Amino acid sequence: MAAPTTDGRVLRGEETRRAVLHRAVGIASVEGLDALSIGRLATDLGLSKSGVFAGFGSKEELQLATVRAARRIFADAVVTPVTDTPPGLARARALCESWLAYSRARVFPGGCFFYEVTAEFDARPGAVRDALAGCAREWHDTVVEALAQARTAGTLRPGTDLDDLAFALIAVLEAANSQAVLHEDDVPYQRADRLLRHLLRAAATDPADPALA
Amino acid sequence: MAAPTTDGRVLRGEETRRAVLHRAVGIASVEGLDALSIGRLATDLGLSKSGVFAGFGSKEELQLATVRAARRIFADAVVTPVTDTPPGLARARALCESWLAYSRARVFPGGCFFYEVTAEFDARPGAVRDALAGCAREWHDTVVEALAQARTAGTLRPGTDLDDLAFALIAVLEAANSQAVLHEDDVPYQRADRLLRHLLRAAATDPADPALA
DNA sequence: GAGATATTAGCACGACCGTTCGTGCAGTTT
DNA sequence: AAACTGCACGAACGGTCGTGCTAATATCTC
Repeated sequence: MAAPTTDGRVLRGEETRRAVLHRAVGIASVEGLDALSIGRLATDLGLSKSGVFAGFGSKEELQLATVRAARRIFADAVVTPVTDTPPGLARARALCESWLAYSRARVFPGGCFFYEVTAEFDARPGAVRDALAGCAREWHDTVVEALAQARTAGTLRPGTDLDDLAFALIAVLEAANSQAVLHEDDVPYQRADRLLRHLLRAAATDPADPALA
Repeated sequence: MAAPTTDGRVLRGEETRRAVLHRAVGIASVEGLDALSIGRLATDLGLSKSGVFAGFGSKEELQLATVRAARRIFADAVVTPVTDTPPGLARARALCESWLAYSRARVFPGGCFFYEVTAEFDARPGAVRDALAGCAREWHDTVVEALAQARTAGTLRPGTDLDDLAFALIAVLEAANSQAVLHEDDVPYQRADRLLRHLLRAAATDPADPALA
């Protein structure tokens, strides 16, 4: 089952798909998934339009593949690095800081890929919207789980509403990304950093917890 | 100077422009300013493509006019209604509630026009981005001013960082809009309402202020 | 080697894009 | 009544879009 293919032909195909998607996530993070055009990708990468098209089968499938590729990049850049951090308040904080670093470093050239693309598709029913809604829920759950671990560890007050807190944290992160990109300004990130600590401290068992320094 | 034109020809022209922009803000709030096409607007409104084009001169000018039209609608729907409320904490709260009502009522069919369109253009330098940055700043300043009045009135603690607080409030509002539209769910609005009160209470001189009931 | 198979190229299609042009028509001015 | 102004129209322009075909080109199996 699912033998790791060694067929050179399909390996070559996967390689071009990878190259196409790399370019695609970059374009989409700046101009949106609608601005992805098969012809443009082909020209940029020195491929034929039909070649790119054949690799995905349809425009919508290209968009969905782009979302999946972005999801992987996001997970690697934001979530994976904090698995080192011990569960608890420290990890919750680290997760948020990791997100800020991801936005700040322009892992995607247009800032957060999902901010750009979700705003584009949130009011348009369809497979793309559904995929993005799944990603949003997944990220929300990741934050909630980190907070739940902190509560279990006793570093977060028992009465805390985790969903509300996660909502607030994510709201601050996205606002920082949005304003920083729009105004080409670093201040929003600093504001977000302060507010993050403020929000977590307000819910912490020990307001002087070193994880909130 | 600036005599209110009575020329029937230009009045007719302004009327069609108005009709076009009404449709345009609706489309843009759902699909973005790039999805505005002159041909589509013409077909939808039973006009000729060249007629619509002539009314604006270029695609970009149409986009800019659409942003201006949306700005007016936003001001009328969100800012104007709260001028009744006496300045102070109550007005700051009312301003936020007014925004939530504006998003909830789908004054623009796709949720907040500026959320959709700012995400689309925030990483694309140009006249449209500049116009949107101006709107964002204007809205931010409106919130800060409401908070400043509250501080002057003594209902907000003197040490409060108004910019940080405004940032947090706006972050919560936008997150509510985003999630509510994406998941077709009312809960984000309720969450935002709770968090708004929480944030304002934390900065209030009197945490039991009736304006935060 | 030959033959099967998967990826890429070349080309053509219909549709729509923003834009330009010449024209007609309604309203204003003289 | 004649001359002028401003809006909207229809037709056409060169481009780009997504998407089908059919061939050519690698790579695998035998």
